Amino acid sequence: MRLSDGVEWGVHVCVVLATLPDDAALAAAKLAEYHGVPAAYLAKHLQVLAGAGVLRTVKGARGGYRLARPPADITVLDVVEAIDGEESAFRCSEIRRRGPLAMPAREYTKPCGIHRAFSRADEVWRAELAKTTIADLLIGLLHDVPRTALEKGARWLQESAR
Amino acid sequence: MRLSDGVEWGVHVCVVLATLPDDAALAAAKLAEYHGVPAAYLAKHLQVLAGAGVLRTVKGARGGYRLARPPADITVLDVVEAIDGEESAFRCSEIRRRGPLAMPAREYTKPCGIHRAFSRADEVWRAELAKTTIADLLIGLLHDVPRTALEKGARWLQESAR
DNA sequence: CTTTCTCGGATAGCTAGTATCCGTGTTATG
DNA sequence: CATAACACGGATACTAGCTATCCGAGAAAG
Ligand code: FES
Ligand code: FES
Repeated sequence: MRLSDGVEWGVHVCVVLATLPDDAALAAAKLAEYHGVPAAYLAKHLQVLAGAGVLRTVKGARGGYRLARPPADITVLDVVEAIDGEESAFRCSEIRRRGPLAMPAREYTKPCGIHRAFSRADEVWRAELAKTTIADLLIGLLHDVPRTALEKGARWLQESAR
Repeated sequence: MRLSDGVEWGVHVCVVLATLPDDAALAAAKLAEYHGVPAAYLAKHLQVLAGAGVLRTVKGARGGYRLARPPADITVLDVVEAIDGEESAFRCSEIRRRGPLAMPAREYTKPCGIHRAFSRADEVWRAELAKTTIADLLIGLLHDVPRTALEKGARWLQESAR
C-alpha cells in the first residue's frame, strides 16, 4: 500500500503558497522549479487541487495558483482527499458471499466485521490528518529551517511571484 | 491508495482456522475453495503468513495450515503487516532538499513536518487495527450470521479438516 | 516405498500511478 | 485591437506493483 507521490507535492505546494501575499499568485512552472519536480505532471495535480477547492486559479497572463482559503483552514486531509480520493484503502470484496457458506443476498444487511474494523482504522487515520493545517506546517518550518535558508527562499519567491 | 486484496483473504483465512479444533489443519486448496478465490494465489499469501509467524504449516500428507497462536493473540494488524509490509503508506521523498531552497545535507537532521504528520496518522491507524483480534471477529460473526448458515459451515469444515 | 501435500521459485498479465505533450481558450498589456 | 503569457483539458506512452498461474523439489504419513 503506497500513497501517491502527488500527495506530498500537493502539501509542499500549499505550504509555499501560504507564504505569498494575499493578492499574489505563482505560476505552475515556478512551483515545479521550486520543488524540482516535473512541471507537466505537477500541473495535473494542481488542477485537481483547484477543482477540489483547495487552490484557486488565476487565469490569463501573469496568472498562476494561490490558496483558495487561509492556511489555517486547509488541512493535510483536504489535500490527501483531493489527490488520492476519499475512499478507504481497504476494500471488502464480500468474500463471505462465496464458497460453501454462501447465503442468499438478503442476509447481508450490515457490513461484515472485518470491514467495520478497517473502517474504524481509516476514520482515525483521517481524523489525525485533519488535525494538522497548512498554517501548522508553516510554523513548524520556521522552527526547523535555518534563517539563511528562509531568507534565500523569500528572495526567490519575491522575484517569481506576481 | 489501495490495500492489497491478499490482506482481506488473510484475515478471512485466520477467522476460519480459528474455528478448527486445536490439533487440526486445513489444506490450502480447501481454504481457497471455502472462500472462492484462486488457490495458487492464496497459497502465496499463506506462505507469507506462515513466515511471519501468524500461521503454522503442517507438512507432508494430511498437512495444511493452522493458527500459530490462540485467536485472541492474533490481531488484524499482524495480518496486515505480514502481507502488506510494515512501512507507512506515505513516503517523504525529501523534496525540501531540491530546488532553490536546497541546503547542505547536514542541515536535515530531523524528519520534516509533513513527514511527522503522516507518521502520526499511520501510528493511530495501526494502533486501531491492533485493537481487533481474530477472536473478536469470530465472536462478531456468531452474532451476524444466521444459525442455519453456521451449521452448514461447521459441517463443511468437519468433512474437510484433518 | 508410495501417496499426499507444502515449499519455493519462475513467469505472465493487469491495473493504477507516473510522466509528457500539445491544441484551445482566457486574460493582461501595449 | 493585436500580441504575449498562461491555465485548461485531453491524449498518450511508460513503469512499478499487484494479481494470477504453473511446476519441480522435498517432507511427512501410512
Ligand atoms: S467479506 Fe471480506 S471483508 Fe467483508
Ligand atoms: S520533504 Fe516532502 S514530506 Fe518530507
